[in-house]
Amino acid sequence: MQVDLTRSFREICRENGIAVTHQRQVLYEVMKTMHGHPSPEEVYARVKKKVPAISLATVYKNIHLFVESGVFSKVSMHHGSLRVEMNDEAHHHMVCSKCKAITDIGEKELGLVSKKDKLPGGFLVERYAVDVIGICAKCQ
Amino acid sequence: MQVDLTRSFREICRENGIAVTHQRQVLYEVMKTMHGHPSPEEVYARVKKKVPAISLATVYKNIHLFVESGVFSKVSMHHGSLRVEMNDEAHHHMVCSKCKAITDIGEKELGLVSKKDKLPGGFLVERYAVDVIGICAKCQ
DNA sequence: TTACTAAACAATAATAATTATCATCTATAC
DNA sequence: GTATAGATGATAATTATTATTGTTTAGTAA
Repeated sequence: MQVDLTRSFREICRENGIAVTHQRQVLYEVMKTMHGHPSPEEVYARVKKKVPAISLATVYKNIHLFVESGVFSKVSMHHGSLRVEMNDEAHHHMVCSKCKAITDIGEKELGLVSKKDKLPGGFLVERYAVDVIGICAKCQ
Repeated sequence: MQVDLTRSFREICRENGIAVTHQRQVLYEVMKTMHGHPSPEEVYARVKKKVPAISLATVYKNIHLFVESGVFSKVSMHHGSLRVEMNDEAHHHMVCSKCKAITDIGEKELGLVSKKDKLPGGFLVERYAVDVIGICAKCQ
């Protein structure tokens, strides 16, 4: 399996024009084993155990690289910083994956269905917040 | 209308146990007129025109206060910092509004419908990312 | 292999976003 | 009006992220 992981990583790199470095490979393999939604710091802490000399900046750069290549993904497409909204109508968001612009879309125009109020794990639903990811008119 | 705004703001404050200060009132009124998804800095810039001595920290504190009281809302319920995920199955997220924990939920378990691929404004849909906001089992 | 070149790395400085601290000041309850 | 808890402004501190730079290394062609 070591071999399989290695090979698939080399393939991913070739497909995306990414150089295969030791740091990158360890980073990839460590991340593969992580579940949930770790922060760069958490990933860094784990990778550091295997490659003590690695720099946090390297972790950041390669996480970005993996995300851009579609190997892994970001949990949120939104701006990193706080944004408020005053729109009090029920609505959702269209997020442009190129320019990152966020536009409101009314609940009705979106037209989703469903409405369970209890989900697996005993999660009690308050509301749904939908991000429609795509390309805005300007960026097409 | 000045009067109406003022009165409704006093009511909101009374309902939420918030003291009515000049800064807060101006902040509220300015934010009411802002559309889109402004950052605290953008709000600060506008409020500063009316209350030049206001501090950015005051803007931050009161935005948080308004958000906690449900007067306005945050665009994203997620952590402020970058999070990655390695889960490559189609899934969405359950976000606990108390502890902010994010849990994955499979596309099928969630069971939403809809599937327009063109939305108002000529937005071209790539995919939907749903956040189910609610209370996790632990926090109930 | 060897040598070359572009890219990657580590260390760390710099920047951006947010929060904490603390000395006044003020709204509210009495 | 007065007391006091809470609010404010100035700014230091913290956290998250990005940029810079000198050094090392991967990829590649001879």
